[in-house]
Amino acid sequence: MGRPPCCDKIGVKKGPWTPEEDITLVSYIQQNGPGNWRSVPTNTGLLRCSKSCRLRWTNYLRPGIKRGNFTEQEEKMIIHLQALLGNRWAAIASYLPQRTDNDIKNYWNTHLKKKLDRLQDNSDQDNHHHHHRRQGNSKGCQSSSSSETTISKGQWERRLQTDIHMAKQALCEALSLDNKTINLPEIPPSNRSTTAYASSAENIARLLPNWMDSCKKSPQTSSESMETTQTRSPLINNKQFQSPDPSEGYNNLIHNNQTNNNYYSNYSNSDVSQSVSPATSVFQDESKPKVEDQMPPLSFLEKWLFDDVSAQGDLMSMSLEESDNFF
DNA sequence: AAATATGACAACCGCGATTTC
DNA sequence: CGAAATCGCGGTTGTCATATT
Repeated sequence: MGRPPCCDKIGVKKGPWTPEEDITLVSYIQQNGPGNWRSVPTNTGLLRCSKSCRLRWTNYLRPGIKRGNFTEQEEKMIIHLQALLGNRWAAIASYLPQRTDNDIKNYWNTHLKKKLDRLQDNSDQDNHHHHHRRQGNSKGCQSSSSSETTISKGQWERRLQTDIHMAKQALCEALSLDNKTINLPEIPPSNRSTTAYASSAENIARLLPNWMDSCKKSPQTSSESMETTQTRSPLINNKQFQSPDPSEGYNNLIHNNQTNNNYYSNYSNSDVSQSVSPATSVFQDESKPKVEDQMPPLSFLEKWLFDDVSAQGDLMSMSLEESDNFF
C-alpha cells in the first residue's frame, strides 16, 4: 500500500499563505498552542493540510524567529556546524535558536555554499564543477567539502555530542533555565521591498486594526517598518535586510491581544510586555513532548546543563580549528 | 527597453520515524 | 499488535525581485 496522499486532496489549498490564513492560524495557536497539527485544519476551517500549517508556523509565523541579516558569527557557526554535521539542518538550527532550519538551509544553499566553493577554487583548482543552477546541488557536491568523506572517524562522536547538546537544550528550554543563551529576538530593520510573500505583515496590519492600534503604543511600530520597506536603500546589500518580519507583528499581536485564558498566558507569569522570551521559550518547545508541569529535581540537572556552556565552547573552538581549512 | 539570467526564500514533496487508533 | 495517520526532516521547486545582457 502506498502512502496515503497527504496534500493532494481536493479542496486543499497550496501555495503562498494569505494574510487572512495567517491570522486564522495564529489566532488559533494563540488560543490552543502549537502542536496537534492534525486538528488544525478542521478546527480553523483552513483549507490547508496540517503539514502546511505546521510548516507555516514553524518557519514563518512563530515568534522569536530572527530573519535575514545573518551575522558573521552566525555565518561562521553555520559553516563550522555544517562541516561537523553535514546537512543536518535541524541539528544545526539547534545551535542557533532564533533561526529556523529552513532559513539556515536556504542561507547555506544560496550564500555559503557558493562562498565556500569560491574559496576552495581559489586555493586549489579542482576540475569539476560549473554547476548549473539547481543541478549539482543534490548529492553531487554535497556540502562542498569533505565532510562526509574525511570526517568519518570521529564524526559519530561529534554527532553524538550534538545530539546530547540538543537534548540538553530541549531540557534547558523546558526548564526555562536558558535565559542567558537565548537572546531576545531582536527586531531587525525591515528594509526589503514588498514581495508577494513578505508583504503579508503589512496586509495583516491592515486587516487587524487592533493590532495596529496596539502597535502604535510600542516604540517599534509597524508603520515604521512599513515606511522603511517602501524606501529601500540601494546602499543596503542585496538581502542583508530582509522582509518585514511577521513575527514582529505577531509578537505584538500575541502580546497585546492577550486574554486571560489563552494558551500563552498560562505560561507567562512574568510581565509579557517587557520581553518576548516567555512566548519564545514556549514556542521553541512547541513540538517537543509536553514539558513536565511539575519541576523535576533540579540540582543535578542544573549542573549538567551548565556544564554544557563549557562544552559548547569546546565545540566551537574545535570547529574553528577545523574550519580553518576553509579560509 | 525588453529579454534573459540569477538571487532569494517560502513552500512543497517524499520518506523514515513516531504516534494514534 | 498492526495498520493508518501524523510528524519532522532534508531535498527540491515555484515564484517574485533584481541584475545583466
